[in-house]
Amino acid sequence: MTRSMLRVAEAVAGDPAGCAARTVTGLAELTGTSEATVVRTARLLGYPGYRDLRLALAGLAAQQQSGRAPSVTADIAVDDPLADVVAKLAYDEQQTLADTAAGLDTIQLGAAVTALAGARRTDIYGVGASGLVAQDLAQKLLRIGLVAHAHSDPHLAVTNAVQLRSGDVAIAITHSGSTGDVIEPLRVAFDHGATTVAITGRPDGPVSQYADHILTTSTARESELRPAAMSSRTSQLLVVDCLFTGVTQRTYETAAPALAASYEALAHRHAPRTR
Amino acid sequence: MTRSMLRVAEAVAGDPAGCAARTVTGLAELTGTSEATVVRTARLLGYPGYRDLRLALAGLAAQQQSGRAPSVTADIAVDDPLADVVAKLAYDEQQTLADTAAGLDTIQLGAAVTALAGARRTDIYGVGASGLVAQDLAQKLLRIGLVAHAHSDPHLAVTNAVQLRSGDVAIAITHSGSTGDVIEPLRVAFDHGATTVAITGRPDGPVSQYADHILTTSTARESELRPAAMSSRTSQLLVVDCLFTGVTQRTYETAAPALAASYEALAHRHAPRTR
DNA sequence: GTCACATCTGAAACCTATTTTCAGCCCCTG
DNA sequence: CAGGGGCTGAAAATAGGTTTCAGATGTGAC
Repeated sequence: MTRSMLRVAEAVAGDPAGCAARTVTGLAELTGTSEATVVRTARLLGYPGYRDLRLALAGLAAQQQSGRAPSVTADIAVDDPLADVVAKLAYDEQQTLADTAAGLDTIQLGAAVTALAGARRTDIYGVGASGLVAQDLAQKLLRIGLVAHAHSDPHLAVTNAVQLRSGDVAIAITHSGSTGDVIEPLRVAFDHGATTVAITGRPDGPVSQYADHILTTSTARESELRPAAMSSRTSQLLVVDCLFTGVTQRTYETAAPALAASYEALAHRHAPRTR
Repeated sequence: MTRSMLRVAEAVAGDPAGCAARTVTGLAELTGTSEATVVRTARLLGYPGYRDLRLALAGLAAQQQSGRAPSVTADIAVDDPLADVVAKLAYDEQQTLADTAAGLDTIQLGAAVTALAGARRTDIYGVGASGLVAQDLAQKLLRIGLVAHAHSDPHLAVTNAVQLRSGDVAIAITHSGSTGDVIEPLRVAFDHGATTVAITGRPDGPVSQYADHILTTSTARESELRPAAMSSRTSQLLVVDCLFTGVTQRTYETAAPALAASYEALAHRHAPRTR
């Protein structure tokens, strides 16, 4: 690529939307080159001519636009109208999901799924907001016929952890990676030979010392009106769903009938619809 | 809009991407009209000419493209590799969030927020997966200094509901809208004069009879490996977050110090980081 | 039924934007 | 520093978009 073509390419890369709004002549003037050079650059970039590059550019610009819906990325303010709050929260959680999915190590996930699928029993530790995630995972695993317990009480968690042995699984869920109340039972489980998994936003935190497999959740920015607990919960739940779905796939023969049975059992607890 | 212009407009609406790839003459031929008509249609649609319409069309096409990432929309199969499972689950939950945000009635939400902000006490009912969402909301409200309790035990829920009176708030969370165990306490609360809120995926279900305000969650498609509980939970949690954030805004004077205090109180429960 | 009017429509002229050509220039090499 | 290869932009050529205008079509009144 030559010097003047580089100038054009830079302009295009730097401001796709702006370039899409210009004609060949306009872009030539902007970059201080000629129409011919602009066309040549377009060819080099893999388009039949400038016209097509421009169309592609317009598409790119539109995508970027939609990516950052106006002001949605901004922090939530105390005086935001409710409609904005809804939009911003939804956008933020979507972002958290995307980050988590992108950052999740499928090797570690696969190892955790394998351990869970073959476990005699599974203990899950989590306190506070993470305690609810732990319960969610336990509920799901129970539904597919596994033996799983969520512990929010650190004392009971430890007393149960000593019962674990090789082949069992212990899962600690902590956003900070340094919640003593869940690290302690995980350590005990680890020492007793159980396979240990940590779901944490800080893979470099103390919890990882005792974790055979580490599943990383995203640590999105937080603020006063957007507590870390909110996005970490979203992130943790996605990991939990992935674990659950993975285990269901792995143990499909037994999981499918178990799921059907639990669905069946709940059916009569729903009152008939009014309309 | 005249007949031949309508033909052009339909072609554009029906296949934006295809039209973006055509020239005026091409589109005129495709629609069996003339260049002049195509240009006139473009003007009518609010563009200075066909050139600009075409650029806009290219943008639109690109957005649609990105919207449906290849195969991610497909159902999760038993033999999907884990990486696909992660992508599909994340995509699906993102979709659920978007749907929920789009379908949430901010008027109803505002009314619920107002009721919560001024409530003497708040009871929240939910069983099963929704029980965890109820607890999540209760945890959040407690953090900003409100009096909130989540009830998963239907008997205790009812016995507590009779204590409610005008100015108090009762919230029922049920995806199906017909879970007797949460409808009953909501009915009792309703009869005792409390302000009642339903968070449900079936606003036409029985639960709505006793709800002053109805917040609708999205009812995304489900399948064997993608239980309804998964997306309904995501949807419910977004609503909960919106409620929480709304109440925090509304009671900022008292909520902010309360949040800070609860953050402070937890700080010493985290062990020092290893690295 | 038919005439007058308004409106729509497309062929062709016109103009703008893009592409191609080509001569000059720069820079590298021997 | 002379020769040559490749880069560059002015200008011609062309493709694509826009405007004009005359004919077609439909509509309502008489």
